Amino acid sequence: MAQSETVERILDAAEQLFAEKGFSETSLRLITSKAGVNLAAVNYHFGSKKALIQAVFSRFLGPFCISLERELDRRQGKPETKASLEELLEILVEQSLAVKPRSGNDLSIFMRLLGLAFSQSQGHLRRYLEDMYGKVFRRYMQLVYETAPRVPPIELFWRVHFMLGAAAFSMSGIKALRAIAENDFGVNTSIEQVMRLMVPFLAAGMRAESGVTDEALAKAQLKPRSKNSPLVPKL
Amino acid sequence: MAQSETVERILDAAEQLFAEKGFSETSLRLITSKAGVNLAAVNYHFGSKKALIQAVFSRFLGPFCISLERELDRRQGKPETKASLEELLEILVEQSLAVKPRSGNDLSIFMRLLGLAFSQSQGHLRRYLEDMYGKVFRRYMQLVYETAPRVPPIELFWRVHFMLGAAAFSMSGIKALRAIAENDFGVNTSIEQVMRLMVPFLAAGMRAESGVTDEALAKAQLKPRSKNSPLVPKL
DNA sequence: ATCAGCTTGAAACGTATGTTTCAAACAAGT
DNA sequence: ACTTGTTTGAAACATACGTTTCAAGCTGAT
Repeated sequence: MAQSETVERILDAAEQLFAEKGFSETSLRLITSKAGVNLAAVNYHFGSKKALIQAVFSRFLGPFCISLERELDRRQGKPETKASLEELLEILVEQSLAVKPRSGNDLSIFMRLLGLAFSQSQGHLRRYLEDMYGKVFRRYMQLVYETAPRVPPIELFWRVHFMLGAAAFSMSGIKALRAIAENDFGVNTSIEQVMRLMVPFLAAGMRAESGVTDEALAKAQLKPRSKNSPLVPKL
Repeated sequence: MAQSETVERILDAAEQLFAEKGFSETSLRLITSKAGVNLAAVNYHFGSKKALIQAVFSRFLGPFCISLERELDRRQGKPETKASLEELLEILVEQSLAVKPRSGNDLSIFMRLLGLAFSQSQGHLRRYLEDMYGKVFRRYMQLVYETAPRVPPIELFWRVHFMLGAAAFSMSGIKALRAIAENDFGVNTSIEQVMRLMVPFLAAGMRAESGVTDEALAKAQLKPRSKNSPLVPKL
């Protein structure tokens, strides 16, 4: 089918270019010329540039969240042993690696995109990701919270975002960082290895002795709320 | 002097708008109209938009690095006790807080800018920061490395970037994150408190038991190099 | 073979951007 | 008071962008 051929080519080119240069720095003309399709094809097939950005994310995040949710179901079926933080993080690594080995586009491209999704101020993207994948995200986060019951809730809140940052940042610069590491240490660190190196770092940070010194902070508890918390801050 | 008046107004407006929207999403017209100056003033005083971006950073980073370097000199003068990782991180917090209480522009604005500097792909900015402040940065990093001698060098390399990411990410979204935290927990977390919460998290992560399982990685040692390592990856 | 419905191609549109121009306004030294 | 050098103001310039248009091409069912 020639139809999806064009769509795929656009998605492939867009994914790669977005990862390289960011969203607003990548023009539709650059995408279409790299994809070898007509400029109008983007607006024809996707409607707008914003919709194209969202489509790029959905192509990866859709399958990823489905298999993540399935894995969470599987684990929650046997609740005799609660998952440790390390296990929870490992799940993410496994699912990321499992999802798709699409030709040419390795995992690092998508990891960098995920990093960009957090750091570039594309309001529509954040809203879209929140709507589509917020539920799974919060379910996962709840499990993470339960692995560190001794840390005050508000400190856990901040630590979760420290984790997010460490992951998003490393992943978004992963290509260049790997090159530096190879140059400096003479060994190649695969994406998978980097993700696995991250696990003990993050787990130790989450479990660190509380640094809360302020009385008000120490007493703060999670308040019941009417609305869901956003997946990520609206900048 | 009317001259520096205009320059300051442009810098103030630019700093604030860049932090809100990012660099390429902020037009010179928006900056000049917010600053209440003529559009041409930017190109007249700074030469180009790129130069303006760099100037915004230098206004903060210049004083910051000077006082950081002075502090490092002071500590290295009495080498009887090596600084712990926590102490090293505290130095950064102190110096950040010490630098400037410029009216209206609180620390969070600049922290967000620093985060953006890493995540937005402004090649010129990275090169500029590397040239101007790379030396102090590497001196500081050397001290960090020395606080965790038991962790394999390549793992330390990655962990430093996990740290960077946690800091850059949290700081870049700090405003919105603080709002969420206030909404969810009913307590206000000041920037200073967030930075102090970060210290035990990062220190614990850095000191975590090594997660290196791969033989080649474990054996990897820092190679002597002819050229300096870049401050941060060139994306 | 014909026709309807998608899909493509080339061109244009409207808008926004960074930058330049140049005359007017201003400040300061003589 | 006049001149010189610096700073501002309003306008224009050139370019790049996302989007729209519409005729041509294609595909598959009748």
